[in-house]
Amino acid sequence: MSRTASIKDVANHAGVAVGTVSNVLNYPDRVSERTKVRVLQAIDDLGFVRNDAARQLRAGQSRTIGLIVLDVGNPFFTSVVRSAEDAAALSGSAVLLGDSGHNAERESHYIDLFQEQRVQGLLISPVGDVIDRLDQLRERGVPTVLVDRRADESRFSSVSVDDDAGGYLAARHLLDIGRRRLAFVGGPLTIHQVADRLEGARRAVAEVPEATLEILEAAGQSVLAGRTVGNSLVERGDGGLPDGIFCANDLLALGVMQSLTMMHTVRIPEDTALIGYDDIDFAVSAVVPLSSIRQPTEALGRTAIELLVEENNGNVGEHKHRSVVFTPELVVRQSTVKG
Amino acid sequence: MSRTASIKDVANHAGVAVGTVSNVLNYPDRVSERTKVRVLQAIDDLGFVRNDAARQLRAGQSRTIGLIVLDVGNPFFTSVVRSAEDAAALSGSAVLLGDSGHNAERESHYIDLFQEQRVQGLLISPVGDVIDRLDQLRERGVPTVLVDRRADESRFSSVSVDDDAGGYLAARHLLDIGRRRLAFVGGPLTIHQVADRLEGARRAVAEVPEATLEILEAAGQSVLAGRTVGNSLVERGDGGLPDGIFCANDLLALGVMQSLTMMHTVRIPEDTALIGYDDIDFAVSAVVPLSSIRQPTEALGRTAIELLVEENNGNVGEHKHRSVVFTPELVVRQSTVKG
DNA sequence: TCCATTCTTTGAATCGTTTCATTGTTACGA
DNA sequence: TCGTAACAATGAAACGATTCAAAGAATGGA
Repeated sequence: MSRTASIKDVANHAGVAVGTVSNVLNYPDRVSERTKVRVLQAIDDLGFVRNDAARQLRAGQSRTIGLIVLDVGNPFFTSVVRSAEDAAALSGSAVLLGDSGHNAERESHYIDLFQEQRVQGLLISPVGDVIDRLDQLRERGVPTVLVDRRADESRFSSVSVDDDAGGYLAARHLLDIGRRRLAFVGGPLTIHQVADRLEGARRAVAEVPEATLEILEAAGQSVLAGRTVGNSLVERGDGGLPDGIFCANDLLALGVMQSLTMMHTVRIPEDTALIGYDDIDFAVSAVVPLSSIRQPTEALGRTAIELLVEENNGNVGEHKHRSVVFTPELVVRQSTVKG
Repeated sequence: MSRTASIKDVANHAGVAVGTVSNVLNYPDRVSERTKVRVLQAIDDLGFVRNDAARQLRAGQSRTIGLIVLDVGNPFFTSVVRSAEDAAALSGSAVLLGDSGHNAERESHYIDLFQEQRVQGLLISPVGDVIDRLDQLRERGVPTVLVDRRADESRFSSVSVDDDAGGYLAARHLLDIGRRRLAFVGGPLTIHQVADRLEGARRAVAEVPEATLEILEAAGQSVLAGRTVGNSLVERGDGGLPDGIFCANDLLALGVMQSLTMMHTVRIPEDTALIGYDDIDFAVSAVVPLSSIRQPTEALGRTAIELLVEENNGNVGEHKHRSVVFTPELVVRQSTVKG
């Protein structure tokens, strides 16, 4: 029946000028106690809620930050989203979340949307070939921070995790507990995360003269792909089995674990130690709790927002981008060290 | 260096009036081919992007829909979000996603935010005691559709899944394959979803005279809670074991499966058949692929948007809310029927 | 050629805020 | 009592789009 109340209605109802109402909302100190009470009462009476579009139009910028992730269902990103939201809230901003679902079209759609919304900035894990587009955005005053992807520092800030270090950490752990015949199980090496993790593992193995590293390519990133690799290992019999296995992610590791334990021919960790990557929720509740490499996702989200704020404080032309690289962390469980 | 171009800049650059530029964007048919080309060229030259705040201010309503879920990481909601986004895109709207994380404060924060944004409507899986608040919202022209929660039809539309039917379906399946001594494993019965699933199972069991249903209360909804229950079953030995187990969710079922298969004393499905609920990704890749009850999440998200559109088309005062209840679906795998 | 009709284009008004120069009020010391 | 400073309140202008009545241009028939 009645449209929502505007600041003008509030002003009339309270018997003050619109500017005064605005001051009550934005600079309460400039207003006398008496008027403030009256205005707040009027706001309550009318159920007034600020129209953000009008505020934003006048202010020239919104209080929202766009965040585009590859897959909200992925625990890695879920955690990044949470921490980004919390960090943004601290600086009075809200996060608009877009899920590209690894789809360049959806990604592009969200970039359009966020640009129309005049977001303060954009955090993005890019799918498609959008770097040039993001370059344009930056020139038009929308700073961008890349998430989980390193970038040319002359153009963008970024936050990422050092996959090479993670790979090193995993392999080093296997070596430290005395294993020497290691195997790496990983998806297509074209995925740079997988390649980097392998590289790190190689580095660790190279440090121990008598250690060897065998590479077992998996068909994908799934439990089933891991099981396939695991089955081929079981068929080798005792002699051919590696004594330490590093899987490029936890799903693969769980698949391998299923195969190895199913026939009760192989004991974990006695016959072979197993370590995964990502430390997903399931890792701790596997048949044999899985050692893994944990990524500092909370720090990623928080830092991404901080870098964005930094960019916003500088002037557009300035070259002051930063690439922050986090180091992952080893989580030891019974799949490598008997509890 | 230069602020982003406005429609005025485009008009100047193209040598036309602002109204004409607006027409090119919104009613291309009203504009001659020649001018249209010139304007589009100018838009391209200046990299003009529509300022949504201004459009929205004038239009009085935004083209966004607010969606507040309990946990984006939960596959159930992830899927609802996806389908809602797709359905919204069809009607030219975008979805603003908020994750309350089962936290009433965050939920309230998002309601505020979305109200300031003047969203077209709100889809929400409520955490806190927000029904009265949502009532207010509706009166102020923001229609609300409840997701995964039935509501008084005189006040709200809602979409949900019939948990009683799901429970019936699961138990009925166990009975259909000849099992008679059934057990229900479920978290706190205070959660209405759990209680309803149990109720449905009871209904199915009551239909078969010689069938019995034992209730095993689990400490939570996790794999570990399931394992605890599973271990207690293993200790019973062959005689006391139920020949059919229905778990109120897949995580519990996976935990039970781990316990039962670990010692190789119990064969699934020969000695006992096992069925879960939710059909999460892991169900298919369990050691023994898990039968489960699948919820029509895509339909939920899509329908929620449709109901919202319905509400928007009616007038505010009108009572035309609908509660749509979906029926879940049985997915049979090797944990109940030997492949 | 002229008039009527249809098609294009124009530009001022509007949406609901914030901003800020200006005006009004109060308090206090001289 | 007056002048001055500090404090409060005012209200018009601006943000950038859309809308729409009105003016202008083009077309075609007589």
